[in-house]
Amino acid sequence: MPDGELLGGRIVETEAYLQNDEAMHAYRGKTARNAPLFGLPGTSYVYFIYGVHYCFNVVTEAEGIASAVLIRGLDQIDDANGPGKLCRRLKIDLSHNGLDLSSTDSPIWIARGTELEAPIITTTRIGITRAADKPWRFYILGSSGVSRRDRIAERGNDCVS
DNA sequence: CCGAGGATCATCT
DNA sequence: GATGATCCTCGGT
Repeated sequence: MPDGELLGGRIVETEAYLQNDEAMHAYRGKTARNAPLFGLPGTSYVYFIYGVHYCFNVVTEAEGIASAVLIRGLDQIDDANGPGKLCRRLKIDLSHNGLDLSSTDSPIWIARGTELEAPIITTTRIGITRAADKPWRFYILGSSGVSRRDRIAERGNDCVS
């Protein structure tokens, strides 16, 4: 692994973006920006949004098929709830686009997870303007890395039950 | 607590 | 010239 500070956490919130999905950046074909989406599974796809934030994705399907999972939150680390904050916290920017996340020689990599202690909740995706009805957002119930809105909702459920 | 609005720019039309 | 897979601040209740 590269020298320097090592920082990481557990992925606790994601959204899937698929081929033939209107919300997918490559829905209208390949461009310079979205080219990494067509790469090998395990490739990173980082883009800049709203003139302010970076978002970090992992390519999931075979080469040539546009697909990605947006990493929306980590726990075991402070202030990494939400895709923009996560990138700010880990100092992820466009220089981390197109990396091989399966290699520990990469400045960013992803390790295999462990068994979960809490259920995975499935909801619709957040903040998109198209295909907003698709239930392709997933998060670990009760995790501190999940969007504030859902932590509050879940706390309310706990009170009821 | 909640909703509205602004920041700010790479990318595509 | 418009748009957006976000976040923060502000004002009303």
